Amino acid sequence: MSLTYSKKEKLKSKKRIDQLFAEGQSVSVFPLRMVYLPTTFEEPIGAKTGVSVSKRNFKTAVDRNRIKRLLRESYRLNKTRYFNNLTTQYTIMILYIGKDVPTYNQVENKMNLLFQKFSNKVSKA
RNA sequence: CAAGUAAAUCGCCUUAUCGCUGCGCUUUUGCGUAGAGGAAAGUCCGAACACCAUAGUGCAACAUAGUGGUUAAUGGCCACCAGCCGAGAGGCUAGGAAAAGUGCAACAGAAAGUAUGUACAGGUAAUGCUGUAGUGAAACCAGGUAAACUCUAUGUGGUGCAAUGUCAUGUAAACCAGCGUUUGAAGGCGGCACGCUUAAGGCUGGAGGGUAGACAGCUAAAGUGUAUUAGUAAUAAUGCACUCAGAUAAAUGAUAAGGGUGUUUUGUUGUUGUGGAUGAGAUUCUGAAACAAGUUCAGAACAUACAGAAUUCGGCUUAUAGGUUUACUUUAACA
Repeated sequence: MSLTYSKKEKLKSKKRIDQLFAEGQSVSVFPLRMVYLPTTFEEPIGAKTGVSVSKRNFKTAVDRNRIKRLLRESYRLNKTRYFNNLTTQYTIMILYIGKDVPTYNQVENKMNLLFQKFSNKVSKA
């Protein structure tokens, strides 16, 4: 697993997203929240991941784009530390539930905490 | 110089590392190349395109409203006229009709129209019956108001790319054909009526594709740049050159370093004006341990906006740190 984050690893199917929110479990580290569900894919990837920012909290598309880009970037750079050890494939959605536009460092710190919490929970189960 | 008016225009840059989307080449790993805006926004007008009758008729509803031009089209734009505002450059205009009708009208006034008081004068059998005065912009065959109803003229069919078409998967609904029934509902996506058209539910047979899955539509166009010509202008014609985003939980980024630009401030530099000194004057000196405002260089802090394509164009409206350019105006005050 490399530092890339291409189309194959993005969560695009509406069907899968509906299933994820219906059946998935979640962990959160404010202002981030991760919803995940074990899934089997044909492609050899660790997970299919999407990001989301509420339109209610950020009215302009510029702000939403900015946050989503930060989320994707920190996911891309930090996923290898945790997901290379996993044997199960997951469908994941990462939500931003804060109300202010963050800096990259803030997002990266929280993302690492979130991943730790996630892998602890998964390994226990 | 300052204050202002009208236009136009730019709206951060560079490098490194790691990435994203399309296309091309390689072939499984990479390489090359392209990759947001002046408003991409609001979705307010006008079109292209698609489907529903090649879009019908009447009413209703809505829109527009000086004259001429421009355009694919417009309610946009340009020119001119008129009115109003401003000292001016300029700005604004919802600029058709009040002799079709209905309504409305502050203050003053008895009364603003199914009214007629007071004073004086005239007249009658009698009476606001007649005149004058008085209020008011207006006092009765009148006038104002149509960003009041209304009337007139002109225009508008509806729905929007989640349109629409094709393909894959084969469990329903819907669909097609035949039979067959009725007090004849319902559909054709905005309100009514007419007209046109398809015709429910049931039975038999056929055929098939919902779930935003994929592909087309989907980016070569009323295109961009530039020059010339015509025109006061909007704009048009012609020549030359160029090809310039196509994502779909939605690419166009992240980080680091450096540089721009602006504001404030500290130091520095030393200009101009005022003041002071000198002198008959011209002038010269002073510029800090006189005052004010610029300039040069260096440092620091802060700021660097509004905002993200989604079928495509033409406009309008709104948001926008800061910068640049052009044309023009200046009543009063100061020099």
